[in-house]
Amino acid sequence: MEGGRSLSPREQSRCSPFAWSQVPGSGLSDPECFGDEHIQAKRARVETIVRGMFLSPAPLGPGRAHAGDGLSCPEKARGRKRKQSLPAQQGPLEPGPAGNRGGGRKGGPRVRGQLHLLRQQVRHLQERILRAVEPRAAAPGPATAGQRNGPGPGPRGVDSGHHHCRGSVGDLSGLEKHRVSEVQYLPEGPGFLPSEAQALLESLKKELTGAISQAVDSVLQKVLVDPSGHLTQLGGRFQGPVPDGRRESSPPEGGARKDPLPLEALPRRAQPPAGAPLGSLMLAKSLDPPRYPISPRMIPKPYQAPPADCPLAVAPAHIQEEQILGQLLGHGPRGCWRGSLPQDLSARSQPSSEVALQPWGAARLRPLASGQQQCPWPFTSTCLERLAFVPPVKMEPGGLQAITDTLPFPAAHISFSGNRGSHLSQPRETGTPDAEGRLGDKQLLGTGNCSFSLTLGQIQEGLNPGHLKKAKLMFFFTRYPSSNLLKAYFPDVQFNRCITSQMIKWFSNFREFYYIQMEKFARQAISDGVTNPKMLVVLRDSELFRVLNMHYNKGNDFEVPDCFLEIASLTLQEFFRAVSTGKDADPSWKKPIYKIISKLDSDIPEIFKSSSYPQELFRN
DNA sequence: GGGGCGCCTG
DNA sequence: CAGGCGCCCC
Repeated sequence: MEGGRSLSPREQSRCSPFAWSQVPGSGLSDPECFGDEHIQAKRARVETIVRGMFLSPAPLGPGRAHAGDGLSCPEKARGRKRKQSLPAQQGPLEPGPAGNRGGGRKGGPRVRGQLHLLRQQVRHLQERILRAVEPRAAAPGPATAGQRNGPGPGPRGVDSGHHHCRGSVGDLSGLEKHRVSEVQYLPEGPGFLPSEAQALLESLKKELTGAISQAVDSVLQKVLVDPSGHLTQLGGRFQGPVPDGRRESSPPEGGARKDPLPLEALPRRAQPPAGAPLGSLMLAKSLDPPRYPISPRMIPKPYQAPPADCPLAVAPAHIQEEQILGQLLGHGPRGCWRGSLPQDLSARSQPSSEVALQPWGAARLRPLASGQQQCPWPFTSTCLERLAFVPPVKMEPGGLQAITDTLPFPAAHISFSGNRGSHLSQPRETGTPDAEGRLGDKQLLGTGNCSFSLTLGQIQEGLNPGHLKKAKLMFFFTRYPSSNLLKAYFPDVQFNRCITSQMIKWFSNFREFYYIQMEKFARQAISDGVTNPKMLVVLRDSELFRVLNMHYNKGNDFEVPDCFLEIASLTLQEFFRAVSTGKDADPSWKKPIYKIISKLDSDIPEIFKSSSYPQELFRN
């Protein structure tokens, strides 16, 4: 960063890369380069004096002077000297500011460098002043012409070099001696002081001021330009004030890498919906105990973001991205609702149904517009969620699309071999012995098992983990898929009776789990005193959601569609009503509920028809 | 009887 | 998840 080139680097290079302490005069101005040892002597003396000044609280910006210099500790003079030698290494500091890469850590060195430079300035100024004053106090020496090293651009004595190296302000030990003898030389031409001193002081002031402002600027710039670094820095320094919890797990998270709105930390998430009665909190809150329950990985997830107008929070670019992704996933405006929704639901058995249904019919995508005001649904946060959720489905330009369109049965088996995450046994031999009867065409594989690896190289007869995963995700849209639908969405599967059964069975199992959870939470709500089913809403941060998500979307690599939340909410409410009204006494009390739910399947995004879809998820 | 679904069990 | 089984519907 050029910023680094501020005054400091220049100064340094200009006066002496060796060490500012080398030549006291150096700092004054270029021309101020003394040439002979006398100067050294004078310098030494001045330094001693300066030291004295530092020791006293008064003089020139002492605060600054000893701020980091440690000059305040005489005892450390020696050590300091060593330290002072470091300044020479400040050279490296230059790259520091320039580099500016790392946010956090960078700040330290950089600021330090600035301070150091400031200190130099101060010292130089002090020396100047001293020099200007000393003559009077001290005996105006003989002032040999030769000694005059006035402002003239005297070449630096070669020897001086070596001296200077240790002649740092701090190096007082040996200097003391010289001083006595040097005093005499010290005074430059008497006439030098008054006028020139003034000028020098002036220029020094300017320089100093400039340096300070530059330092401030650069620091500020750094801070502003690199907010992250800033935060880190502050965080490290003022741990106390740092917000709190929320960050707990984020650090290890490797940085809520996904957290696109770091500054949103505060409003973590929707506060209890304004008018939301306790009921809704039941599931949305109370039931979702710790913020970061079992799966801390959920923290960084977008739903953390307050449901409040995501549009405002999301950068335009993001919005676009969101839209694109949304389309890719077929989440278009039409959402997942099927045209023929629950109109008829109002006619279902449950008497209290109208409560929950009324809204559904009204608005498909935003069902609860009216009746649910008390329980604002998190729809608004959808975009955010989608953003981070929809795994960077890296849709290479032609990639997925092309595959979907052109290859009816992509060579899914190729990548499926990976078996990501799922525990589904390999191309399982789930074959039901009895089914072997007619494996029909593929009987070549002999066994009576239903499933079997590849056949034509692209169509897989068996079901693999990828298929299971996909099926689970599909469950978010459809709880009761028909075999035809399944066939349509698993183009790479060679369906036969057995395979179909297996897949049907999968969904049956999915439902089982789903309903069990619903019942469980419904009962819990009842025991918790909830009386109004409308208060039961499944939000993304509710425990119920977490459980379901963990089951169907373990990797959390898919964005659960809102429609699923809606269905879940409805299901929950239905269970709640049934149980609360004692209908569960009837052995088949769940059937009515099943019936209702079975009518609420949504359209599945087209992209699911791609046999490579799940893999896309996995790959990312 | 085939196809599904739900429940129970392992 | 998968098996097994009973039940229902077409």
